[in-house]
Amino acid sequence: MGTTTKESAIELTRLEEESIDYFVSFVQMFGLPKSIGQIYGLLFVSPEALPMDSIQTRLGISKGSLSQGLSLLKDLGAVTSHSLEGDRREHYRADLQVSRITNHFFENRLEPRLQNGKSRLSLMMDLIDESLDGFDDSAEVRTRVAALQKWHKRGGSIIPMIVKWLKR
Amino acid sequence: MGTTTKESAIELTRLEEESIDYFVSFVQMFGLPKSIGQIYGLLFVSPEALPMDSIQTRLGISKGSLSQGLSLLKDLGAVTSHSLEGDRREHYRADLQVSRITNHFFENRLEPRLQNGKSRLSLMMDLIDESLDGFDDSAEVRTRVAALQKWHKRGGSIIPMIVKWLKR
DNA sequence: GGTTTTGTTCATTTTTGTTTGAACAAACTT
DNA sequence: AAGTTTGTTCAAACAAAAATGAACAAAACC
Repeated sequence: MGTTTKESAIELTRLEEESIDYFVSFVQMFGLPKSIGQIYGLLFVSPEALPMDSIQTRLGISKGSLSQGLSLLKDLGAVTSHSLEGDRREHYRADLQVSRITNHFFENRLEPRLQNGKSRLSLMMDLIDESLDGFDDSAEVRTRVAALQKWHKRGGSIIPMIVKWLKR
Repeated sequence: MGTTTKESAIELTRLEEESIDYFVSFVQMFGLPKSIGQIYGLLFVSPEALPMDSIQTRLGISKGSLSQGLSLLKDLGAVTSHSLEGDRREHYRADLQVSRITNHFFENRLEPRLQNGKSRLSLMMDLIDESLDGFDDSAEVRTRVAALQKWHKRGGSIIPMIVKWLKR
């Protein structure tokens, strides 16, 4: 049940600590801020939905971080909010679908850059072809870029598969 | 062939610029510093191996960054160094295997954390089981952690597949 | 309508990560 | 062996990202 300490912070249970650590490490793999992991980690092992102020005192993070973090997690679909009878505050609950977080990584971080990269590679090919500056080894470079193009295409095609695999 | 400008920096060809941009964006997907992408991008479209000082003037980055960057790229196996006849300087060439960079991400960033996560999840299970604090909904939490454990295992098993797919 | 509670926004601060360059070391040159 | 070239290391400067908290808005309560 967690023991009370100091005036402002409430001690976390051992389980909560582990969960938080787990998810902090998890979200950091995907370049998300620590606070996201803390919030999700706490909610993940809370059977009841929690209101913001309670999350704040448990984690000891600022209202600002919390608000932003929850809003991102809601956008991802990793957290849902619920209004409880006779309580003005919104209550937040973790959605089990952890893959929402990984999807965010694939879809927002990887996909757009791969897309952008694709057109850039075409351009590179064009540049090689139109530069007839008697380049002896322009062929070598051409081969390289062609190989990259192939690899790039392959990488692009594997991502949807990974995403599908991780969901469900 | 690139036109000369100012005294210290040599203008990059259009192709070099594109390649550099491409790889900067690429390495940033995996949380590597920009300089790594610049170096690799330049080498990728250089038919001949380049010495450090030449890379430095082309990119306009510091000797320190360069040395460190090249050393990381060499560790990854993404760049090889060669000594040329009658030249004291080492010359660096990009290895075509771009996947070395992604492997680094999977093997150094993801794998260890997944490993660490695995034991943390077992611990969480233990903590749930040994806490007999008459918790009505401890079952619910147990279910959640079990689901996570399953998902985690799945994620762990897919990584070697991805790595294999990306190599060659 | 005024007051309180709840939640968001955003300029500032803090933290984290990257780059720089000067000091150093090692290897080659004469 | 003294001087020169080449490359590394690491403390300090700088830049980028995240967290803070005070000011603000919106809704609920009386």
